[in-house]
Amino acid sequence: MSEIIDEVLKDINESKIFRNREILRPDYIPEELPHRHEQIRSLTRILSPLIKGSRPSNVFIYGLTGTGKTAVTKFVLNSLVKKSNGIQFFYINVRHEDTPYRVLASLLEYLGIRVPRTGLPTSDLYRQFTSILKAKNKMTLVVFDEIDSMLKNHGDDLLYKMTRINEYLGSSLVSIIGITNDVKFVEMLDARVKSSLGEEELIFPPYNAEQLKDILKSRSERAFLEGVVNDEVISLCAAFAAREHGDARRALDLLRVAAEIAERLGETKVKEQHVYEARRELEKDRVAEVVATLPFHGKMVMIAIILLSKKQKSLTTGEVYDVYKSLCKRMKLESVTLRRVSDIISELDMVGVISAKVVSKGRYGKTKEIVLASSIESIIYGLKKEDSEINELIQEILGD
DNA sequence: CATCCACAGGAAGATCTGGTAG
DNA sequence: CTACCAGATCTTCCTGTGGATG
Repeated sequence: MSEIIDEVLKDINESKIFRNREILRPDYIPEELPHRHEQIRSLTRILSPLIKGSRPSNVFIYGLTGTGKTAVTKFVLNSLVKKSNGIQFFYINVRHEDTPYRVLASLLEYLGIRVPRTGLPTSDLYRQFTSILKAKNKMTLVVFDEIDSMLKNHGDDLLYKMTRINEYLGSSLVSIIGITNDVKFVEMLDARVKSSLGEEELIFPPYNAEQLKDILKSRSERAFLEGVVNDEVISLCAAFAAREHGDARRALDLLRVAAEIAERLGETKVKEQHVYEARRELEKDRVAEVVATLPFHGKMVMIAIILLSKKQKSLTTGEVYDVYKSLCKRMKLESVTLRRVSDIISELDMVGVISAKVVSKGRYGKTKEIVLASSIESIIYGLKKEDSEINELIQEILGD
């Protein structure tokens, strides 16, 4: 019997495609970062006071998604920590921990303190954090990645406190590295936070297609078995990603998913058609994911938009609201206000499921011009996930 | 050239959920 | 049990506005 299990496991372990698929994951930090030597040098220079035991300047890092900001930062910090044991660094992705409470909770977790998910006053967490830091008396670097994502909903309160933390501690122990891919973000900051955070600045330019190819090549040598990927496939992935502002993460995702598709089909080579397929799959997954996690009325609005766009190409907020309201009535549910629906539409636009542009129709008012920006199938696929109530409604409406 | 539509979108706060602490 | 906390969602009330139209 057990040989059946061994057989299956053997199949899984011995891929005909991958040597080590981890290398293509977006959070993998390679030891070779092509075309980023300049940035590594600059960041190391800025942080070099650490080695002598003094506090380096706060750093602000700009660059679009997938330009190597996170990889370079982690790479440099890891190397510095190896060279001196008087240093510790905490890396927080603010998109994942997007409230002041959660940021502080994960900082405390780095310090070995388990904090309840909710219930405590935020100020208590902050006090705990500072007092432990003080007791440890160790040079500390705090990295806030995608720092812009908290600012919008929760302001720069925490950021302000963090930049002042050394005054509370009575000794200079903490430096902050802020990473953002939104250039406009800085304008939203309080002037005091801005000047304190921006003591040093570092800019990561996007990669061009050639550079993306180098990156893909250097990774695939170790990620794939020999002869699995050829130049054409790599060029195609690079070209797609270059078109989207030189996003290396995108390029790696494409290559990885294309390879997974090839593997699933039992092939031993990744072909160009797999890359096209990967692009569709990635997009579908992204759309389905954001739609599935929408709040209830967000889903209802989404259905209203789908319904309307079958009749006309472009819709307005008012039209969507009318359809949405009749949908709610049909389900015998309370509807939310127009004001709220207006916000929901803006949120849908921000995640890229729809495109909503503010236009003035002169005498006929000012509104949003709404157009679907993703395939209806992907959206419905996402809507149907994990919500039976919505499921029935879709079944009912699209049944005619 | 002023008017006025159909909303945009800011501000403040209410309500609810899911939690802690004593 | 009561008192309180953070965060998400939503409401109430509000002022602002681009440009076709009369």
